[in-house]
Amino acid sequence: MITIREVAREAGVSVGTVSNVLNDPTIVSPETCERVLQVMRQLNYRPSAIARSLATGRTRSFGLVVSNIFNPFTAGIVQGAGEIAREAGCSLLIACAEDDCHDVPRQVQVLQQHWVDGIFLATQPLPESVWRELRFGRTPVVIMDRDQPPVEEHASIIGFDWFMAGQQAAGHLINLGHRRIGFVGGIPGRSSSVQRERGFRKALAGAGIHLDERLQRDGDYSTDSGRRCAEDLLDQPRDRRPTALVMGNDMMALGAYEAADLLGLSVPRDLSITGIDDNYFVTHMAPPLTTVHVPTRELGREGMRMLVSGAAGAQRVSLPTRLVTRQSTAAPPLETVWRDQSSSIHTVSAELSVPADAVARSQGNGRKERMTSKRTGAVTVPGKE
Amino acid sequence: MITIREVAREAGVSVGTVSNVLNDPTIVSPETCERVLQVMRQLNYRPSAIARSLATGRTRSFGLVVSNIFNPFTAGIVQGAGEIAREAGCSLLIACAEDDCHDVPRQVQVLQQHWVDGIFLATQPLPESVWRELRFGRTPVVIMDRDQPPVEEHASIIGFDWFMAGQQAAGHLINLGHRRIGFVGGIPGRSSSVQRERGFRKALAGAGIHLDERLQRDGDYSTDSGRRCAEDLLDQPRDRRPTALVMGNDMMALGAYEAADLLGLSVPRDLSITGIDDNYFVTHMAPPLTTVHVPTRELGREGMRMLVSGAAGAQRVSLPTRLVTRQSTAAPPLETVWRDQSSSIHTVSAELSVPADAVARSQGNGRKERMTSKRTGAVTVPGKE
DNA sequence: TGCTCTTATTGAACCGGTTCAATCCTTCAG
DNA sequence: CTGAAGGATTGAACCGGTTCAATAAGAGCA
Repeated sequence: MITIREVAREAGVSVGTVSNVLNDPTIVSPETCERVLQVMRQLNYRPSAIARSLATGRTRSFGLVVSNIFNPFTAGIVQGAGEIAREAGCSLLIACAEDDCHDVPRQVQVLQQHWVDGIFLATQPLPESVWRELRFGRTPVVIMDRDQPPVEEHASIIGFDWFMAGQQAAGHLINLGHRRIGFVGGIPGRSSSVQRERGFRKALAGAGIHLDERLQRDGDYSTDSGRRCAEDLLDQPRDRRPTALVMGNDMMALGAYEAADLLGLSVPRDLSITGIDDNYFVTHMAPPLTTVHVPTRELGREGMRMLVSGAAGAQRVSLPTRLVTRQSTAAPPLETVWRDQSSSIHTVSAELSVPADAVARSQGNGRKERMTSKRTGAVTVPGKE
Repeated sequence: MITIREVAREAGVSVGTVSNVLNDPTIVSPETCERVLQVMRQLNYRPSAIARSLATGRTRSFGLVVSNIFNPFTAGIVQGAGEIAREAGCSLLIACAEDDCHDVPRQVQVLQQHWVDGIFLATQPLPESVWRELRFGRTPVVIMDRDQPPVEEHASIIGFDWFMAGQQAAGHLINLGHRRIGFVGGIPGRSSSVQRERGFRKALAGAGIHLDERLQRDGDYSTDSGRRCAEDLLDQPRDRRPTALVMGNDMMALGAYEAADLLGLSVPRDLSITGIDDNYFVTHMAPPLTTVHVPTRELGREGMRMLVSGAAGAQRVSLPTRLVTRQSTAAPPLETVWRDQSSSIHTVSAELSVPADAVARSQGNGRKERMTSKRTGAVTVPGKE
């Protein structure tokens, strides 16, 4: 191991000068600088990040705590964070707490013992008991997707606009002409689930569609739960069956495909399906899934940017989502509505003939409360009889 | 920041004693030990990993260099390595070189500046030019899936038995009764691809099936290439079309599903398909994919075990793969063979009525060369006409 | 020549631990 | 009572950098 003293001796200068060459070459005379650099190259000298950290008190390294590296969601964040860290010449310590979130406080402690310059917490939602255990001291912190105002004053919060995600998925289906739209939410009570549902409701309300509670189910973000909930929603007489499903994430959308398959429904001819996440496998689903892209990589980048720039502190950032239209959504099957004369749904089918962009326009023009309440009666009351 | 000196002063002992309490409490008298521990708790003292590393020359941290964290393959390795590091109380520095493998030498250098106790290289195969740039010095190294004997004497190599993987996939199809089996390989020339193909050939030879070169294609491990190659293989008269496909990985198997769909072939009724990797999404494919499980997590664990135990050095470990049978494989469609009287393949169909386990047995009984050559003629010569 | 100002360089203290020879204190055998 | 042995404790040196007051060398000016 070559040290700075050996370089100094070999170059015939003091250690202070060598240190200056490393940190601020401008204050060293060009000749000396060149000579020192040459010796460094010759001896293959590599400054020790450890010693430097001890001396300066800063490590230029950051900690990233995640729950499950296997999750593509997590992978995106890790990638984005890694990119920014690399650009900034910093290193990233990744701590996998796996599914045991009670391990998180210990992981944070270990990172602090490594004197990380900041911590990025991108785990599953943590129970209150774990939060109370966490002591960040004066370490800057960025926390992902935490809804409550944090106790830690100098922590920044970064998250996704799940409200927008729900709104975009539902809005897209409404624009296509759907009126009976089912919704399968994620884990109830979790803020991200609640927001998705609120967005969904907002979109329906904005289009004047009365919300039918019987078309809502709570899943748990797993494929299995998606299949179960979707089966439950679809296994109904045709006039009550939803023509489209907003699934709370892509995995559950996968389950919805399975359910449709089981019931002999063709996607998107008989049933439109949307997801949320835009996982990498959705383009390979048959048909490719229309879903709401959630910019995980961008979240990783933004969160790490806050840390490296030293801007972390009581900020609150929410990243917008984006609808990605693929082949799992289409206009609802008109003929089934026409043929079904017994229900008064033909009033809806008249509406459906309005071009999709007109619907979008009426939706965009602020909320027209009168039309909304009028439509609400027409569309949903028959379903309740 | 509480230091060891403050603890010492507060407890009325010397720094040496405090240090001993941390490292080997047995050599400190119980009373002193207890008093020191109490002061530590009271002051919320956290020893600095940085200072300790500088003093000891060991960091108890390891570097893991990967190419693409998004890859489920990589994620498995990261997870496994993280588990072992955690168990050993070590920390893991993950360096993402992304797709630019020319960044790898720089990443390694950075890790070395952090005095990692060892480096785990789990990247894409690197070109020779990059290898030449790498200088590990005396850092212990474990390298994934490197086929050439490394220049670095003290580096260990860990990899998968890709030969076994190819053999297992083909063997399974043979046991089911398939004789016309297509093969879509990965990137040509890459050792892992070559081994897969060798395993495939070995299985065929072991069962006395003549290899038909026209049933082989080279893909590039992408879904698209899988679709193209599969389409190419399947778009043939029925008597030449393979009844089963061994795809070089799961992504390409996904492409094969698409190709089958396009050509109106039902999996597994008309066509059996196998993959390699056992990615997490394969259980959600329709039908769930029969594939060869590649224990990525175990590789991560084993590689990291070598490093933490200090056993890394000129070892060479190859991990076995394991066939996972799901619903994408079945016995070949007999009736198509029977109906097709013009070819002499009916001699094969007679064979097919032999129970699968009998086939397996005859395969296991060492190679009976006469039968083999006889079968070879019967099965494959007509195809060549 | 003597004085000041600027620029380049020096070297010791410091960061927070570990390590180990030296010292102190008991205990026990002779 | 003395000397040896052994356990507990001490404190200074050390790890490899950074930092900064002090110093040296040179330039400009009267």
